[in-house]
Amino acid sequence: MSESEYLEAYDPRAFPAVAVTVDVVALTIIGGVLHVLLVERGEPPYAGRWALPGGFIRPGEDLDQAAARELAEETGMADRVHIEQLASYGAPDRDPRMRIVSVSYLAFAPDLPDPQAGSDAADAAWYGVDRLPKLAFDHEQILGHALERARSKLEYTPLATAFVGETFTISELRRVYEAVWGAPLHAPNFHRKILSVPGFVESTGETTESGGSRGGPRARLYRAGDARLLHPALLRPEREEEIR
Amino acid sequence: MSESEYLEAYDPRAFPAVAVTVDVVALTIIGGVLHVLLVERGEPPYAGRWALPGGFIRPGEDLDQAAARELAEETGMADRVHIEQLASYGAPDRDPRMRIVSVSYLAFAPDLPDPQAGSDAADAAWYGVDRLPKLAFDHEQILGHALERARSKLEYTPLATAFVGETFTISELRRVYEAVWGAPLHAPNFHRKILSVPGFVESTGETTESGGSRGGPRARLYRAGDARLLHPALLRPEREEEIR
DNA sequence: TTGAGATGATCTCAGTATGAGAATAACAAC
DNA sequence: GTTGTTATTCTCATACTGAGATCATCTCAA
Repeated sequence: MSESEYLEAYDPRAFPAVAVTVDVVALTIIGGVLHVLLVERGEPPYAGRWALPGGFIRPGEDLDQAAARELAEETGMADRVHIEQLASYGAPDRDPRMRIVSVSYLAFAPDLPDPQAGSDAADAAWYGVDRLPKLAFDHEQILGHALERARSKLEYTPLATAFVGETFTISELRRVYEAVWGAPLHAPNFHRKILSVPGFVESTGETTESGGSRGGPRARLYRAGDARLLHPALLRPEREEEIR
Repeated sequence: MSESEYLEAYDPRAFPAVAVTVDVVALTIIGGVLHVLLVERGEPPYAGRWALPGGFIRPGEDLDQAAARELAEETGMADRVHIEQLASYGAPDRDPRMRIVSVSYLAFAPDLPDPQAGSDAADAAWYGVDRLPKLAFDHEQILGHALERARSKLEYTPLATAFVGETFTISELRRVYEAVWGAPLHAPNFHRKILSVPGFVESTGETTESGGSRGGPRARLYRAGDARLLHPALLRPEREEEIR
């Protein structure tokens, strides 16, 4: 039997039926606090419960495209958003309807407008990661992994620049790290470090129009550099508990 | 409509039919060279072409379980094998049969016996990563991601100990790093570094029975410590090209 | 038996990176 | 003006890294 004959005779229903969804962990920083986008489910299962935005992949659509579409449906923004694949979850009973494998995505964006509830969602809102409601499905586990990944990526990639505007000050960048890592950083050392990592930021030659709202001199403005990896990396303050 | 009523009325066929497979990138070190396990496909599509071992997930089986099962079918070993999820691939046309989403896994093992060809494979063999045949599907892309992940994980986790036996010498550990990173390391500095990272290795108090085959004193033996993360990390020699 | 070569292990030294904090200057708000 | 805040630069002690010298121990072959 040739390859083409084989494919004609092939019966797709011979394989167990599985549905594939994408779920997006969209992060932004509001008021110095890391927030995640959640939607209130309008229909069973878990009707009324908050969950990560997501949905079934469509025929002819790649996984990345599906994730970008789901995110755009909730935020209205596809621009200036960094999105990357995270992990997949396929416990047999993770969805009461049927066998569903979920591919999770992580997205980062600068200060975003209020989210729009998508078609099958009752509501959508940004939640501070320290004030989360109980989530549907295994979404708490997914979110936990996503936060750890985000914290880790900040160490060795210039990802933090995805949370700020086109141009930014070193302090703005520092506040991103502080929000995601959840700990204050030593400002002078942070400043030295950022400027010493090749390709992380480049000076625009400009400064802010005025000092900060509570005083202080005008700050120099920078834009993202061309580095894809930070070397040497910015390491998080000690986390003894995670090592063993 | 209550949740239970909803679930009874639910029609799984309302969602697009997708099949989910797991593909395993199994790595080991043979003769100081990193090798990957490949199987020769016995049936279309890509009959006769080499591919990563893998297959469809079964009903009631978690993704991790499916990956471990596929690996065991080819190697006969489930013991002493580290396995972890890597990424998922779902381009609509990546398999000519139907829409297939593949969840890839990365596995590491010490020197393994010759592989067994599984049910639907014509043959199975270890290939040095520098002498690979042309692979089926998008498996070259998957393998590329897997190798990069493996190289990266060696930096900040004690993963290298999964490639050696229960007890090992510092030199054996160094040869793992050299094989995976594909570059020679400065032996004295490596030695100093391994012993200075808390929890990476612990001494057994023993030494090898004799010196190396080409001479040299007996080496001290160590076993894996209790660290889950290496701190500070072991960094790869400069890789300027990957930074920008 | 002996010498050559290989290997394990330790040490030195210079260069670089980090953590902690002092010091200086520019700004907002009162 | 005065006060408090913030951006930026410096200092200094400590830690980590790359490169290489040193030395003892072992295998192998002459």
